[in-house]
Amino acid sequence: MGITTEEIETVRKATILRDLKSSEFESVIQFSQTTSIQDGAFFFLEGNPADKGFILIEGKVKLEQVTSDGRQILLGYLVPGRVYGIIAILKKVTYPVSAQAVGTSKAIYWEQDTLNQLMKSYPIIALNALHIMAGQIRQFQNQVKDLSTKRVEQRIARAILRLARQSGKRTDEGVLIDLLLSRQDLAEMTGTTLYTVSRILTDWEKGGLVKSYRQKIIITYPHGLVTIAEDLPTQQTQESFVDIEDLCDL
Amino acid sequence: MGITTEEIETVRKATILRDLKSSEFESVIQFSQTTSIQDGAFFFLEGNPADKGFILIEGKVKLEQVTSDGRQILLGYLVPGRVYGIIAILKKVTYPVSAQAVGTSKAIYWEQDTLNQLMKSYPIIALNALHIMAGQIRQFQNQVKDLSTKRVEQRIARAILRLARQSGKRTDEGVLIDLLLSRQDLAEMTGTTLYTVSRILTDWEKGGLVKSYRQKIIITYPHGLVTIAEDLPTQQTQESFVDIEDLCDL
DNA sequence: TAGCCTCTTTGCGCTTACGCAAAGACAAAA
DNA sequence: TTTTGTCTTTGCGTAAGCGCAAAGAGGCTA
Repeated sequence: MGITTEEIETVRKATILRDLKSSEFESVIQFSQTTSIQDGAFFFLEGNPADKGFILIEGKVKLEQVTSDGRQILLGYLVPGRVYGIIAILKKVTYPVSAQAVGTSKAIYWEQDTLNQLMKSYPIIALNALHIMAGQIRQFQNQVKDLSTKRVEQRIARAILRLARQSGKRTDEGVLIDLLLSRQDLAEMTGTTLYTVSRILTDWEKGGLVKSYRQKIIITYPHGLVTIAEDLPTQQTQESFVDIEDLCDL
Repeated sequence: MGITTEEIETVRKATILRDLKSSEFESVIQFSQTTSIQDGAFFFLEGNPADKGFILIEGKVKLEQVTSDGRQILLGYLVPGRVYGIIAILKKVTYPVSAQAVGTSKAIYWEQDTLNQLMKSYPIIALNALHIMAGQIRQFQNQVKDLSTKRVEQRIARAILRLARQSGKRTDEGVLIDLLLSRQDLAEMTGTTLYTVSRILTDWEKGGLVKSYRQKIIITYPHGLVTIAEDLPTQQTQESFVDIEDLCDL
């Protein structure tokens, strides 16, 4: 299975390969393989030996865990260019999450041994891996902070803003999130139930903040969501701007 | 400020220095410095430039964050031998947490530049750092899972069992946790309020699971706590064993 | 177009946990 | 010993969110 020039561009931007010289990059690519899987299939499963590291080049990927009592939690969505399964650079560890395709998805990957070879040849890769992991730690710390201190409505607002930042598309109605994101998914991301998510979205829709459809959400008034996310006093004075820049990192 | 032979032993066991040869270890130690701070003082503050990496050699350390609305969350307790501020191996980043001494505490540390030099000389250190970060990621993922899916009582039980595993001391009454751990601290660790923690501890004490004092808890019936932590049906058939082995990883 | 499956909404009752307020308990200092 | 400060408990009212059940809506297939 090949890889197009355009896809190479996506890979080029991946954090794990940052600061490689062109020739080095070429060489790293030489050692990669690609895989394409269909909607709902898994790149890897939580608990399996971590033997491959991936970069997504097409489609979307959900990272999820299953709790002991069978419930799922959804740790995040990946978009093309993002690295996952990077833990595979370490020997004798297992994937801490499952990676499931949302829509047909394609990825480039390296086997563990290859990764270790490459890391030896190009130590910058190890450093990049450290950066990626540090970022993930920071992200999880924030999530813990949110879950510990924010109320459900805030958490949902923050999750939606995060998704919009990551993969929102500007339309004439507002910022569209089309990740096939169900109420259940949002509930699993924010530690609540699909009922509560549904009720809150309905409220927001009545307030003109969003339009919600089947597995799809359009943010019509981002600033309103930001207000909720940051727990600011509601100020109905502002005009309704549809501006993705409002979706700043909180 | 010096460092005793016994303290060297503690450092020797730190993950970040694992698999170094004796001579290498000696050399690494050569480049370290030590610092001793008193109860309540900070090794570093959240948001400060991360320029030093530490190994605790005496005392205890709390890792904490402050939320935008001024509330604190407590991410964990460190005991001697644990590494913290390891993020300092990366340039231009800030500490994501504050590290506060609980009781007079002593640590060995390296400056960022030194760390980077050492990592270059002994690449195993970078690999160890990756392992440490991977472990932290796993830990935070579990915490997110707990906060998302477990009820408060379960979370408190799990937190106490974790602390007991990490620094519990066997006494004739049971497993003692003496980290100067207030109800408030436990609340900040589990995303609840000091009132709720107090009520739950009182209930447990009535049920003979623990004895609770000022900033101190003794687990008298670990198995009972495990039952709560894992949400198993209560089974009052068992004898009361005081066995730290019951505090297995959940 | 009818049928089916999945996703979503909503009413309702109920549990959990919050959070104020005030009293009680403990430990160190005066 | 008394005082002071901090930590802890507990009563009480309340709010947030859960979760069942049932109905509604959207999209796909035959």
